[in-house]
Amino acid sequence: MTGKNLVGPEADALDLGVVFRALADEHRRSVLTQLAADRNDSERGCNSFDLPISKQTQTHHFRVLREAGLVDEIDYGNRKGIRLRRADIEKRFPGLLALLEAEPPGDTASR
Amino acid sequence: MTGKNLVGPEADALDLGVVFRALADEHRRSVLTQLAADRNDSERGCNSFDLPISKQTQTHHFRVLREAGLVDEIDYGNRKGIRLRRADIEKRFPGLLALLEAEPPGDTASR
DNA sequence: CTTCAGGTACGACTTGAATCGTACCTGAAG
DNA sequence: CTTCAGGTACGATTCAAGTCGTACCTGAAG
Repeated sequence: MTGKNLVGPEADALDLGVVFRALADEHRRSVLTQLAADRNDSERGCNSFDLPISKQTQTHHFRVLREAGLVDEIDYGNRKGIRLRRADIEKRFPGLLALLEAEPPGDTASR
Repeated sequence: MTGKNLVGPEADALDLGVVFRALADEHRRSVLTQLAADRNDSERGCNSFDLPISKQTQTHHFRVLREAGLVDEIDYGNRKGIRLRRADIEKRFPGLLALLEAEPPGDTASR
């Protein structure tokens, strides 16, 4: 039942350019904002974000977030979990998550 | 001698998505990092950044930064000045500039 | 076993963004 | 006036990124 943790960059290897590019997309920013809103940083199902895009595209976005080092992905085979890497982000880019949390939730105007 | 101040968005109208997209580019991030490093926020010539790109492309990047609300552009006709909108940025996105200032200056690896 | 929902792989399409070439404008200095 | 450097306008090119269609895999539930 323990899923495999898909690999991402180390905490120190987080790159500001990569992170900004990851957060430039409205859908990815929405996911990260929702994750940041949960102060418990509990694992969350990847299908629980009801993004208005296809499954394949969602897979793509989650991969980008993971490769940017912003989230961990846990693979259970036929489903997947995601978890915010709050500590690593806060250590490398203090205050970044606060910017996201301060955003109005359902802001669909950003594009 | 007083140049015309080219228009950008109001302080409250700054959009996080637009800002992240603007800062996703290495050259624009370099410009903003250099501006943020000067605590006096003095006006600076647009040609003082020696970016490794053509004049036309620089014009493009400065426009993106202005339209994102990150800088003011002052048009003198045959030359141009640029100034960081530190107060507006800090008010709308507190801590954002600190993230840029914390970056290693000559980091050309981000792309 | 079969079915089914969640997810991935691969490829194709489309749009946006970065870049530059050519031509032109602007103000200052000869 | 002419020259010249800094900057813009417009168009073309190139490349990255977001998107989806088709096909396939995986584990859980009948």
